[in-house]
Amino acid sequence: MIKMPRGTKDILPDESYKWQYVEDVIKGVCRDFNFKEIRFPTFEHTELFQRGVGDTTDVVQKEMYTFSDKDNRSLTLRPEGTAGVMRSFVEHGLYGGALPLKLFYLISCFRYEKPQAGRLREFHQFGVELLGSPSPASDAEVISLANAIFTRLGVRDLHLIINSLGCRDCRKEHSKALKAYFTAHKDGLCDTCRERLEKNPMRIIDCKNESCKEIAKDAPSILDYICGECSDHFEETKRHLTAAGIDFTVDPTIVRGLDYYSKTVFEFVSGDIGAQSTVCGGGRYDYLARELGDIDCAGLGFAMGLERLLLVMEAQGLYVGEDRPCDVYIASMGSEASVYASGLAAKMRAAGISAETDLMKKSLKAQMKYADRQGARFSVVIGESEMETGRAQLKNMATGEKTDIDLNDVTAVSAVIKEAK
RNA sequence: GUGGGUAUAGCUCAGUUGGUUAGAGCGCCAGAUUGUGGCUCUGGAGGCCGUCGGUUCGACUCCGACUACCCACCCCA
Repeated sequence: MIKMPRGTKDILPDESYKWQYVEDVIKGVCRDFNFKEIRFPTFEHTELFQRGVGDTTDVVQKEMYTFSDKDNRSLTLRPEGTAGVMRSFVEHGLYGGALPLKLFYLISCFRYEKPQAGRLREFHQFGVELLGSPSPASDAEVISLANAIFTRLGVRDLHLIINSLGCRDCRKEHSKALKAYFTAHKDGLCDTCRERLEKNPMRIIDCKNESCKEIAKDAPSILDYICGECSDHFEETKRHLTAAGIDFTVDPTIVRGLDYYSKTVFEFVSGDIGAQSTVCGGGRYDYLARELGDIDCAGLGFAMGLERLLLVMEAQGLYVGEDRPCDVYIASMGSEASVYASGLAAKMRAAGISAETDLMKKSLKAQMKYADRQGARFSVVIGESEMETGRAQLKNMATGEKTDIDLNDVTAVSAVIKEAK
């Protein structure tokens, strides 16, 4: 037997309705915020992610599904959505249209990681990108959208943490200060952090090593180094959030592992789903357009892990939608009746009633049992007398109540079924 | 990439110091009930006991390796 590749997951019919429900709610919120859907390729030139996400990041260095096609082009299955959206934005000159451009997407992403709770090799993301606006109101708008989705789904106990990474200038200053600080405490750092010291001292703040954590506690905070403009931006973002009634805490230790972030970064974290607790993460990336295209264009966005979102919802016992049962099961006795049933089903479907017929020459009893298992709301049996008279008994499966119907008057039948809803 | 746990029927799991035909519940199929589901009863199908190797007269049981799954580190959504 061939099994599914490691880190993938089948979403079987007994669960797919949950995904549809969550996706419908998400799309509804996007409509309310007037974000439009964008669809873009599952794979891109490898270089896009190297440049966009950053070739020193873990994601690019060791987690990408990269392959060569038959013409020896290096392609990569997208490990995230932002780079692809930005590529599309630049390639089609969308920055020349009305701004801000507000986009959303529902995609699967691929990372070669060791699977665990809330972490798969193919996973699904809902993401949003707001392009063209440098103003703090957009930071708040994007965060509000995420918040609105959680609210509408009934998700509770999420913690919103935010931070500012500053712009290039203040980041440079902070980096210098960090390097000086950590160099002074070099002996207490773990091996990887000693390497980080040269390359990217900011990452040390995120280290989980006890000794590093202890040292990092007193490390210079970015918030003390951000310039006037960045500071104003951060303050105004916070005021917008407060005005929108969104609770948050400033956490100077969130750094984020994708290189393109600047200024505002944020995460929604849950305590209900194990170690992979970030349900949604994002931030501003004002330099990404310059990196990928030849333009300056502000932008920000977030991605939400749909598997993680569903995990939270199920851990909290929330409503996750429901399967829509078949309206009517048309049972039949004999091949003549089976043909008649097919015709009847076609008419009913055309009238907007979902109908199912026997496809396996089952006994009547087995057909009824199947109808019950499917959760069919009504059933009707077609035999010789029904074909002769054109009348039949429409049975309400929940109550057992039967209604005499005219098989040639689908409109009337449809009325009975719709009334019972 | 590094740890820890687990692996028996479609699913959830039993399986006694190693002992010959490997079990239960649920699900599935059929019958009891020649044209009506759910409840009940009866019967049936379905297993290289994860894979390979070792110990032994004998392995689902003990040992080793591998693989997969689960959880955690790391990283991220």
